[in-house]
Amino acid sequence: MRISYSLEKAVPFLLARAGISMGKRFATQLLPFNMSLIEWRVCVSLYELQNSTLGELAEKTSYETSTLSRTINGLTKKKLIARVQSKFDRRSFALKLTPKGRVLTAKIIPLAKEYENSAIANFSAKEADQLRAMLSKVYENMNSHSIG
Amino acid sequence: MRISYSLEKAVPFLLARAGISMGKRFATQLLPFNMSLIEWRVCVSLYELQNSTLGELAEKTSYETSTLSRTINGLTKKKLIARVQSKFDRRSFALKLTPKGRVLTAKIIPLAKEYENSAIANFSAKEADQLRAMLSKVYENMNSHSIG
DNA sequence: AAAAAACCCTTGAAATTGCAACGTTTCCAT
DNA sequence: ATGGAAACGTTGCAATTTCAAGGGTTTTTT
Repeated sequence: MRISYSLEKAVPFLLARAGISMGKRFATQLLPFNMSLIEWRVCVSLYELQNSTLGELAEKTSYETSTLSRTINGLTKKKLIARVQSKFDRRSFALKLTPKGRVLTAKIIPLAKEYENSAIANFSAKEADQLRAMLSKVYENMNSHSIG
Repeated sequence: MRISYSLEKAVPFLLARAGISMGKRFATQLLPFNMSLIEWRVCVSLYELQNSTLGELAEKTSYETSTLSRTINGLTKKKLIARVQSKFDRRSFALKLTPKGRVLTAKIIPLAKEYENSAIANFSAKEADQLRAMLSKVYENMNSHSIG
């Protein structure tokens, strides 16, 4: 019997496809604000939790620290966030939104919510929460199970 | 009242995080076979449906044609797939796995299945199918709904 | 039948991203 | 206390991916 495999039913593929598609689409929404997707994620992370370090941000957003480091440079140049040297650990900085950055982030949040709603159109609230839970679970499985 | 937003509950973020995490992990699985993730997806697509054109492959895999064009170059050099000029339309090629490519793909398929199972560990079969359906739905929503 | 438009694929250049190495600072075991 | 290991962030380099433009072919329009 011939072995079979359907890409369209493979979770890794479905996940990547949906994720990339959403990312691209939302990125165009951010264009008028002169903001990239990664910049948005950094800003909204800091919006919820001030004074994160680069490492914490990396863990939270799943981006590499090297990528974030450059992103932070850009956001700093735009005066949207600021680096504040930590007094306890001279290797690291606390990151904060500037007032300007906070205003801009707050302005985009409703748009992001609206956007998310369009992505999960026709989902009941319960289904949407199931989806979120499943996605988190998949992520956890990836980072805990040994595979092989 | 202060506007709030939690990245960890945002579907676009959860999707991207899980997708990227899975992709990276599976890519390391493919390393011993000297194959990249995109190469794998091309091969398994052709495994299921021979004679696809580049454009069809782009639609199926959600990669850009330019990206795929270079990928096809690489796979052709490795003698895993072959371009066959179409007689009906001299602009396009039909893509096929070579016997060698077919054998290699068939060899990796069980690994891919095993890998997928580890990602959805602790999911019932029903839950897994729900997840697949939801992911497809999200993708469709992205590409049909106009977004404000 | 000729011109215009649309289509298929490739290519060049730029942007994005990841990996590895580095300098500095802190932690820990001896 | 001190030397080695680990952690924080930055930078250089390479690989990947995209965007825009182009060459050649087919289809549509007039």
